[in-house]
Amino acid sequence: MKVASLALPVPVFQEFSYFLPSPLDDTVRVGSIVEVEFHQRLLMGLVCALQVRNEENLKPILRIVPVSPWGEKQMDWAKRLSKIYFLPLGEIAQLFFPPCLPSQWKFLEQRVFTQDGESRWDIPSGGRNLFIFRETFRVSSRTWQKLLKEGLVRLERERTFPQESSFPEKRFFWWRILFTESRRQWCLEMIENAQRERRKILLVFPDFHSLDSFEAFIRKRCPLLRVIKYDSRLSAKKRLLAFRLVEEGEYDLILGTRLALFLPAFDLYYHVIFDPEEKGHFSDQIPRYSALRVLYEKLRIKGGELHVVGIVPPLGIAHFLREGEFEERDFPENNLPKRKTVKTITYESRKQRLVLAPPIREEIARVTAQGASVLLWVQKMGYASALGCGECGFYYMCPDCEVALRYHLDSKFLWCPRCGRKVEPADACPICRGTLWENWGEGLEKVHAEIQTIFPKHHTLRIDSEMFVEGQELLESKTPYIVVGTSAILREELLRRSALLVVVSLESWLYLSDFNAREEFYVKWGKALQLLGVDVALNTQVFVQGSKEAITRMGQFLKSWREFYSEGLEKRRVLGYPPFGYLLRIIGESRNKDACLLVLKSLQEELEKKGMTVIGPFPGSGFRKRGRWKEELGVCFPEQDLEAVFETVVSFLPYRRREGITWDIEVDA
DNA sequence: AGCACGCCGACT
DNA sequence: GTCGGCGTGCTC
Repeated sequence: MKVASLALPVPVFQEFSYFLPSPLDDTVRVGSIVEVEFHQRLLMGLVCALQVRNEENLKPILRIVPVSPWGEKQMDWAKRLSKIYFLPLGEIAQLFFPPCLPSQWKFLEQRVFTQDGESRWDIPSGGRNLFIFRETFRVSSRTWQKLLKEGLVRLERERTFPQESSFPEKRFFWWRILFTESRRQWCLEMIENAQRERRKILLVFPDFHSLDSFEAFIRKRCPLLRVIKYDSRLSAKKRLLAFRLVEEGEYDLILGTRLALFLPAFDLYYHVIFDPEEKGHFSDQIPRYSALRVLYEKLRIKGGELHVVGIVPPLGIAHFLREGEFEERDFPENNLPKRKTVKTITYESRKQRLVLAPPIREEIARVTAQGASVLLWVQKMGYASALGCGECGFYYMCPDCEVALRYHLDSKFLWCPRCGRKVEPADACPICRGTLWENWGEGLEKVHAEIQTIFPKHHTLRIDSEMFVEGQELLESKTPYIVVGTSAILREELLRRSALLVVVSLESWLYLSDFNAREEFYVKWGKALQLLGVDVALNTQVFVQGSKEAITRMGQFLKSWREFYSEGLEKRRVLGYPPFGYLLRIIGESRNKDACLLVLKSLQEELEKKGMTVIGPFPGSGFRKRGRWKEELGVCFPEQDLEAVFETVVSFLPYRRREGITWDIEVDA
């Protein structure tokens, strides 16, 4: 009996065996995608191994999914991603599977040919995939029947699918390109180049807005180019069409979001990713991954060129540039970043209860009076970081997460910034019955409210990450505006048209628990500094407001990236922290605290036996569901130990959920 | 994950 | 007396 070992998209570190029924046994090979029944449902799976043995009670493979089987390098790439992200191979493989549309598979399996002389449809002599044909020409079923009957078209079984190709060389580049118009110009040059070399390009964007505007530009400038756009907004059918067209090689350029990384583009040479630090390049749900890392791993295995385009290199790229793995490139730009003065200012005496120091208010008045706009950059959403009693010192805390609840004046509710729990504040203090409420810390709403009080006649705008900023709308409005917002305001259109940027509270960026917080702030800040005021005639200014202590640490953010990163990178090198090694957090969540600890302790022992440095177990930080406990273990290890750590961790936690414990593995690499 | 099975509260 | 909440267990 022929038996196949399958990687299935389930959160289990295990492969599953199915037998190959005789009609399939010589078509299925390692790398094929097949459909099977698994626990009362149908799943697609990747064939990882084939062998001949006798085993009872195996279910059969139902059919082959009509897509290209994976080659060796594709397999290596997926296996590598599975290792570095500590995810089951099946969950990685699922990213590469076509959208599930079994009703369409019968069309994917056939190819159309036209009789000589039939020119109504543009079908090459090699024929065309029937699914592509149906979707592009939308022939009604009646016409189709007629065509078949009259012998004007004929069908054949789809021939072998295209094979993967790879390139012997791999090159990595960092381009510092500030402005959209320069980036477009740069792309045109790259397209021209690629066309000459008969090579194909993938452009990866962090959000729909930049993707759409780029698409419009490219379609206008290069009308003959075969462009494929791919993102989550496409319907399943459109996605499958794009998938199949790419597989067939019927394209010159793919424009997409991170989902496009997983298209079966076997002949792709140029890979471009814009603004790699942007949130959109990271998947925040399982399987969690970073678009840049996925591309990097692909190139290491399959070769090609990777061009990273941004303004300030994030930590990982800075590391690669220092090590010489990435080459730094400059693109000549017509626009130049503007000279600007950066002023720091400490808070007014706390008695005044105003967020913005007087010099800042004066500057806002001066700038807006001259018709230019102002950006106020705030880190926290909501009104205040805490709400409490002015008499006894009580303040609201999340009963689950043990952090202060954030007060939203808009909705008159308290929200937990960790778990999203909603609490309605009482009229009087629940401890001392006092009615003198007090709030601490400045959020977006408070800053905006203050701006409205000080400048009642100005146009003001409040923007947080939830809202989509329509740049066009603002550009068309003639009046100056004052924008108060979170990092969502650091958009090119807004920055270029503003003459003043205010960092409202520097310490709120410095004291975040994330150990990359400083570096993340530097990248955002650097981008803002470069783009600010470019389209404004006025002198541009930046105000940074913060506590005395925070302001003394401001100097580092004015350094060049090489200087800024050098100290932090040296520290990380010594400790073996990312990007020099892997930092793993193994988090168990359970209603039984001891159950987690028991497993973590024995895992720790096992890892230590193998010579790894393990920290913990210690209580997990952050979000905790009602009545549940979190315990976590930290492991830091170099590249050469990845295999060993993976094997150990996986043997201890083969299931993401078992015996009342939910496991999560976070990887920083 | 997602689906079954099982064990307790509010309803025709 | 059943519908349906979710807490556990298992998947070739």
